[in-house]
Formats: sequence, structure tokens, C-alpha cells
Amino acid sequence: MRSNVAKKQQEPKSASSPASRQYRIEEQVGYLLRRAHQRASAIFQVSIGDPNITPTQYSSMVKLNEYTELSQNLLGRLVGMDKATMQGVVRRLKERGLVDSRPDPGDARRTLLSLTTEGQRLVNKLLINGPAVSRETMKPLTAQEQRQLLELLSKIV
Amino acid sequence: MRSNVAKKQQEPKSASSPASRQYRIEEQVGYLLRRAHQRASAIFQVSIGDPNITPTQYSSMVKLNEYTELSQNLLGRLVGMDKATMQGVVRRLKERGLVDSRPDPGDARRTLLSLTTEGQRLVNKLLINGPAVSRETMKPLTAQEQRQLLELLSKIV
DNA sequence: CCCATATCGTTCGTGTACGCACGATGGCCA
DNA sequence: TGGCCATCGTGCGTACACGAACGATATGGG
Repeated sequence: MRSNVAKKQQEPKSASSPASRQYRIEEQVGYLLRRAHQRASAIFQVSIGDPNITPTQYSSMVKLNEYTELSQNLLGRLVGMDKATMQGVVRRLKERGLVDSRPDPGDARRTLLSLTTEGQRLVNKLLINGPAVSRETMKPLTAQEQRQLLELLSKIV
Repeated sequence: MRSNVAKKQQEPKSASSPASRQYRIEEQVGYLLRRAHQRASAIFQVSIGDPNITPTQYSSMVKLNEYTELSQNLLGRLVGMDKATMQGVVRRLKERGLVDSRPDPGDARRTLLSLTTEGQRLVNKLLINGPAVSRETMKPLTAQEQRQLLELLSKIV
């Protein structure tokens, strides 16, 4: 057994705070979002069906599966990723043969991305587990709370 | 002006889906948590008052301000960070002279961490802006929705 | 008392995440 | 038409995030 969080002399300060509501880091949105995101990622990793696919790689592939072909920049906007971040995600997907690219014939600045046959096969397999991942993440909530959470998150994104 | 998201021939597939509710990546918790966390971090960065302090560094310093002295591992548990992640966070705070460390006299495996005088001064300055960061992040929500969101997030962390 | 087991902190490898600067290209308007 | 400005992709630097492996230390049960 470990000692219970902290030794006697290490107890939190500010035991007697005035009427002003004290600031607790555990009650701040940013902190809770970070923790919740960590847990969601962990659940994704064990439940999606392929330990080598990350959440961002998954959402990129899902979007490419919807649109067939997209420029790297547009894909980034659709999945909410910085172009510098997108760069790395796409590079790794290409290295694994899941995504292909070709220059845009109409705009020399752009690269058009698409799923390879293997990429399509993989996404369609992972999509089967997608709902289970979300279900597991929101397991502690009632059905109504789950709807509420999604709605509230949509508003602050 | 940019073309509106996608060209004609690039419209999403599965236009006619059967009665089965289709799977939209934008409606999945994990996806929304990632986006919301991104936005929260961006707001933190511009509103906390020091562009060189990150959210994780901030929460570590706030906890050290509460407990005066903590082992690196315990601090990590209190702020929800992996020990490998904690390592880097602490190293950077020490390099900037905000945190000090000494070996635990009672346990040779542990390192005790504490804020330096400068670290204390900085945290107390940042703590003034803390509430504003949370307020700005939840600005799109009503007061009731804000309470709901915090409660729901607490349940799934 | 000694050894199996656990904890603590470090290091390595991989993967997001983003600001910034860069060169190439494209679009618009004077 | 020529030049200005935006966009696209890349590269670099910094910072979280975590699994895995490691050596040192601590602890409890036989």
C-alpha cells in the first residue's frame, strides 16, 4: 500500500478560504478536456481493432473514404488538423501503403490524396468498431447525458 | 474566396443511406474531445498571460503551489500525467528556474519538487487569469450548460 | 534475513500539435 | 499584363503523450 496521496505536513494550503469560490484546477474546462481526451484516446487504442492506427489517422482515413480524393490542406480542415500536423499524419499513412497521392492536374501547388485498396479495406474494418469506441468512452453516462455531452462539445469546438 | 469545401465531383459518398443511422466522425466523442481540447489550449495560450507557459506546466505549478513539496511521481498522478511526460515537464520548469528539486531524505528513489520564489511569483500572477481562460473557453454556453459540461466531463475522466 | 515484487525516475522511440519561415504557385486588380 | 497577396506543401523547433525497458531502491512475506 501507498501512503494516502500526501503526508500530514504536505496537505493543501489555503484550508480556510474566504467566501470567494476558490480556484481548483480539477474543475477547469481545459484540464477536464485534457483528461477526457486522454481517456478517449486510450479506449480508442485498445478498441478500434488495430493498435497501430491512431485517432487522427483514423479520422483522416474516414474522411478520405467519404470523399475519395482530397487535397492535403482541405483534408486537414475537414478533420481539424494543422497543415504541419497533417503533413506527418499523411506521411505515415503513405509509408504504410494506406494512402496514395498524386499532383493536382489543375493546381500545381496541391497534392491529391486518396485511400489505396488496402486503406479502404482497413477503414471499412475499423468502421465496424467505431461505434463501440464511442459507446465505451461514454459508458459512465446515461443516454440523455450522452446526447447532452455531444451537443455541448459541439458548441465549444 | 475559396471554393466551397469541395468540388462537385468530390461530394461525400453514401448520399442515400438506409434507415441505419450513419456514422459521422464529427459526432463521435473522441473527435469532439480532441477539437475542444485544441481550442481550449489555444485560448489558454493567448489568455493566461505568459506565452511560454503551457497548460500542463501551469497545472503542475498550481499543484505545487497547493502542496509546497511533492515527489515527481505523485505530482504526475495529481495532474493526470504519465511519468515519462512528467519528466519532460519538470525538466523544462527546472531549466527556467521555476521549480527546484532535492532528493527525498526518507526514500532514495524519490525526488521532491517545489516552486522557487520566482515560480511562486509567476503562478500567483497566472492564477489571476485562470478564471478568465475557463470563462472564455465556455463562452458559447449558458451558465447552466457550463455547469452541465463540467459535470459530464468529470464523469468520463 | 533474504528474496520476490513493487515503486521511482530515466531514457528511447513514435506520434500528435502548432508556430514560423520558406519557396513555388495561383488569382486578382490596377 | 505585371505585380501584389493569398494559398499550398515542406522543414524546423518545441512541447505533450505514452509504451517499453532499465537500474536503483524499498518493502513485505516466508
